Amino acid sequence: MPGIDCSVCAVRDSAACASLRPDERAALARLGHHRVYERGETVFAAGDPQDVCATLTQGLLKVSHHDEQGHERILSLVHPSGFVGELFSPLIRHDVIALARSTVCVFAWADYEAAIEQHPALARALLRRAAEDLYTARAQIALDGRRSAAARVAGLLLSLSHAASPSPCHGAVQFDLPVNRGELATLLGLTIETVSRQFGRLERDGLLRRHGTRGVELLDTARLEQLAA
Amino acid sequence: MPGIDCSVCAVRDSAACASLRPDERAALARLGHHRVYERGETVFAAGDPQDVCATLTQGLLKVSHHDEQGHERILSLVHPSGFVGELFSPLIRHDVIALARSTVCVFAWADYEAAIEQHPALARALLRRAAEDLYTARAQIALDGRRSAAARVAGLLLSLSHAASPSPCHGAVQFDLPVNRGELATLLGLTIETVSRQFGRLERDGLLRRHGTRGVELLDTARLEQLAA
DNA sequence: CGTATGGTTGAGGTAATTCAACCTGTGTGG
DNA sequence: CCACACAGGTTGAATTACCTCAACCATACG
Repeated sequence: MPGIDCSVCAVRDSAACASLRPDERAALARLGHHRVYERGETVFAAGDPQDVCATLTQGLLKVSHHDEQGHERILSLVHPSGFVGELFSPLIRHDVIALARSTVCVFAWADYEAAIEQHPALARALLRRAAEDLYTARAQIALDGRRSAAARVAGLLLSLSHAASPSPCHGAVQFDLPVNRGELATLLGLTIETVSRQFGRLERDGLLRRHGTRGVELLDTARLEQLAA
Repeated sequence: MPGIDCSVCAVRDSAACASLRPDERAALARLGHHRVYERGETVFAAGDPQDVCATLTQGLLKVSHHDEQGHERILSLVHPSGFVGELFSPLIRHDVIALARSTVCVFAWADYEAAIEQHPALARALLRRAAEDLYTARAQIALDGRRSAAARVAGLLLSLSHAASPSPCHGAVQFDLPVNRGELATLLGLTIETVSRQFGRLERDGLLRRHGTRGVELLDTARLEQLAA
């Protein structure tokens, strides 16, 4: 059942397609369709031909890489209004997997590409998004190199706190981690045990309070930022 | 002395502006100018207002981040035909510094932005480049996490070998490293000593031969790739 | 009640860092 | 021409931090 009703879309003002005029968007919407993925389901698999792309409207996705030994590394989290899909490569390069029940707005790449050609504003919106993703990826690189486990965990907590907050300028004080310990570990390039120990340490040092396994409350963001430096 | 002669430009077929028609490009060229930076000179500094952007025509740049302790992390190398400049942020986010004598083709961001608006092909070319940069950054993240020093050094050698080769499909066997040991270290998130030891080990194991401090000859790319896995 | 999944905690091993000394080539000044 | 300083690079010994392996705990679910 193709066709999408944008008027009820949660990300209608923030996704790339928000750059289109209502009638232009409506025309694009007729070419797309919604799809729901349960936690753990694969949205795109590395190596597949690149023939679709999508905007995430609800939920959470991960972009991840599996090395030859089967170890996974999460390269990026995709939040609602994020765009997924290879832009110019014939093959999908990384797996995209749902971390929570997620709804995506899917388009055939050919249709989307035509829309990009036809609507320069859409190309610019995607460019803006790609630039933002690039910045995020580089922030991750900066977080990774020569940094202690404590710094990485602190940095990730702060970034998740911002992602969990509705406001762009300050992060949420109390929120639920969107992922389990194992996923935190592959996101940080650490082991589950190390992450767990760091959480214990942060709680013991009074920077953090845990509410169950997923809930966290940041008690001293200043010191967290100092740690993450 | 503004104005650039694109007909003698080394990257006229590969840079983003190659997507423009000759007359369109000529119009853009009249708004830009060349600038040469010596090794160590800063092209853009983090925190500066974002008012210019540039295409690298010759040489090598690094994009790097300095943390509070002054430790540097190289986030990316920029090779000729690469584009540098913040696309949509009012502030420059990372330092851009010349690693070798470099020539860049500089534009006021306002002029370039106008060109993007006017020429959709330019926006698409930049989008393509941003997507490529994003992929490179994510490859770096994949290389970083939970990987041994040997794997990182091997991975970097292979990637530098490809960058040094004129052909896109296979890397150079013998080439000069574009950076010194310290820069290799900050590129990899390791210490100078560790990088040095890894080079020694690779040579001892017959994967590599060193010619002076910068020259390297890859003797067994298959095993290097295996190491980097 | 038993099992599975996710999480925490502990002991021991290992790889990279730190600190330090030493080497090598280059340029400078006596 | 030699002495010297200096920067970049290598090598060694000791330390540290994370990983590995293993046991144990908590919660959810059939």
